[in-house]
Amino acid sequence: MLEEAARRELLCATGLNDVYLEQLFTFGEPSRDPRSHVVSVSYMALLADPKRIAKPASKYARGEWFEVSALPPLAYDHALMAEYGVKRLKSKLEYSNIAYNLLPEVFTFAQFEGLYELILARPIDRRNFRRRILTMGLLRELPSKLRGAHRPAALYSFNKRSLQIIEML
Amino acid sequence: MLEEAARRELLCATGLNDVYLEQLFTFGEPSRDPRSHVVSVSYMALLADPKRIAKPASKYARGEWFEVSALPPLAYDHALMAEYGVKRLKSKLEYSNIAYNLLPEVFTFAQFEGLYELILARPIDRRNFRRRILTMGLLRELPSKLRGAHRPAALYSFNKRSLQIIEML
DNA sequence: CCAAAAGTGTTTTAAATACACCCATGC
DNA sequence: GCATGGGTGTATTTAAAACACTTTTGG
Repeated sequence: MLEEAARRELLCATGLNDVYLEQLFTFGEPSRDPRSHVVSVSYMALLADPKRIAKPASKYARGEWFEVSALPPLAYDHALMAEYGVKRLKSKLEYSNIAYNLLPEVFTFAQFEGLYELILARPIDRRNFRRRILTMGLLRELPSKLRGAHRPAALYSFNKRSLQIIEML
Repeated sequence: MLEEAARRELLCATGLNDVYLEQLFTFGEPSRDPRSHVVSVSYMALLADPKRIAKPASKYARGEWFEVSALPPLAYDHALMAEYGVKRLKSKLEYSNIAYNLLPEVFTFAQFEGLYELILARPIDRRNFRRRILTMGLLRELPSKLRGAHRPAALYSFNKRSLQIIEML
């Protein structure tokens, strides 16, 4: 199975396990690898915590993190694949709860909003966004609060931590 | 190239040429073909006129038409592929001008609306729909009219006959 | 003049947008 | 008491939805 192969490969290369995985596109230009005709089925993985890739558990990890805005030169057409993934993520953010893969179990609304602003690469009006998301019932507020240097922030969780397709922006 | 292979195969099997083609999904379950492990990259083709598949030009055509609501039993996981294609078309209809592949150069608004109602499988309010589509500038009205048994209908064409992504419904 | 399909406007309702101040805490 | 980030409300604008009659033609 392709997805299982992708998971195996990901585990092997980065030590990552149990991540959201989504097939993106299959590339088959004969010229993409000058040596032989290779067909590649690309997948995108999402995870909330970059530290997971640096854990001691993954002794043989070769993964490294880059900002998508500052990728190093990639082999073959892999930059295309990355671009495709970002595009898919951006659009899926607008009609699903896919963000649950990119946040911890529990988070503040500021984190949630920050994620959207980061990925969509545009500022979002806090009040309007909050109203929309909360009336939509995407999140549930937890009784506890995050205590920190400033006013304590309400904590939230996703109502469902499985992919829900919902028109949301 | 995968898309070229799909076009070749389509031409060979149905005599169809110059159609819109879009990659859908790549299936790789080992069990999908009991004899050997086959990976299939599925594509969807769109064409306006079903008669194109029955033309004399395609002597060796083996294509046959079915309503998606009444497909015969298909080999392997091909029913899944068809379902996937319908899903993709439905959603793309709502945020692009992909419909230009499913209508002749010139058509009436009733045809246009009928296409949407058919694919989305729900009735659409004529007045609201018309207003939205026309103010959106998706179509351009032609000077001539279609004369028939009843009141002549205005004729329209798509402004652009290439895929445009536009939030439209 | 009748049947059939084409065409058109208004009112109501809901959603999106724009926008600025107060609150709670740690230091 | 001040710096910092968290939290909130209203008025305006825009878009969606609901809804039914008139027009034009051929026969």
